[in-house]
Amino acid sequence: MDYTCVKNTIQVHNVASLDLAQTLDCGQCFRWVQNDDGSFSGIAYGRQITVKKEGKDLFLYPVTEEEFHSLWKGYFDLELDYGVIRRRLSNIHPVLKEAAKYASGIRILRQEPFETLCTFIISQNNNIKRIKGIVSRLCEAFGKEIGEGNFAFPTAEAMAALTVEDLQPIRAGFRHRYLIDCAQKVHSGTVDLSVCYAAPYEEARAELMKIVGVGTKVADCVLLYGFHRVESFPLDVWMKKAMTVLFPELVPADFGPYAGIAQQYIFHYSRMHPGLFG
DNA sequence: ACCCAGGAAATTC
DNA sequence: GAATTTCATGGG
Repeated sequence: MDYTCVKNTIQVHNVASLDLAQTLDCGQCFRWVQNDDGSFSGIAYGRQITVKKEGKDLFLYPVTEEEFHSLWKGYFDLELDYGVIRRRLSNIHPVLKEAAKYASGIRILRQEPFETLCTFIISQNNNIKRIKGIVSRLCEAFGKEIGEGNFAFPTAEAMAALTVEDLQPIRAGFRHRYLIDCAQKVHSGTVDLSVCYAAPYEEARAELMKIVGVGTKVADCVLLYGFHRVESFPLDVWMKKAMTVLFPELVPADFGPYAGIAQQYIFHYSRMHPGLFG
């Protein structure tokens, strides 16, 4: 990876297959906002940064060189060759080839596991705009302040001490008790998130599904976006429609070891072409 | 008023 | 066991 570091800014050269708008606004994360100049500002792992694409180069600031290596290059998955994966996926099915081309700037982020768990618990029977609002209120109410008006995602420990009534201000409705159960089980170790990185897929999924409010779809999303299990293939309402209409002859297993990346291509392509489904 | 939103739990058949 | 209903909240 070729990059330069000047003061507090990292400039990564020739970043292929990364479109910030596609990646940060495709429904895998909920804490990034686009600025007037086209850059995006967001918070992850308790740090607030701005990222911008200029030509083929990616700028990140404020970021130290150490933080870039220990955190952000992994967060934006800069070491995985998406061009190779896209070509492999394109051979599976002509419609997947079309979707992969259309959504070619999407990358799978490495988000904080506990945050990913909470945000996808919140996502159930909900829409992306409202999810962002709930997550924002959750952080402001219970997260640690990191600089001016920016808040880290709350820790499991902090949330485990809360009651359903305490969560009322975030207005997540019936999901409040799910969030409390999640925080308590993660904090106590009843749910051991560390096993989810490498355990056999079904085992990792079962670990997450110990939490009330975490079913197959939420677990699959958390494994994909929080643990970088790129074989995961979450089936939400859009993907179920896409499988029926666009890939009637295929089953999820046909998408192979990078099914999760295929899933993002198909999800984005489908959402941007609702007419395909009547 | 009605319907839907990156679902899952609770209830009913 | 498989199908249906319910669960808060907000926007179209």
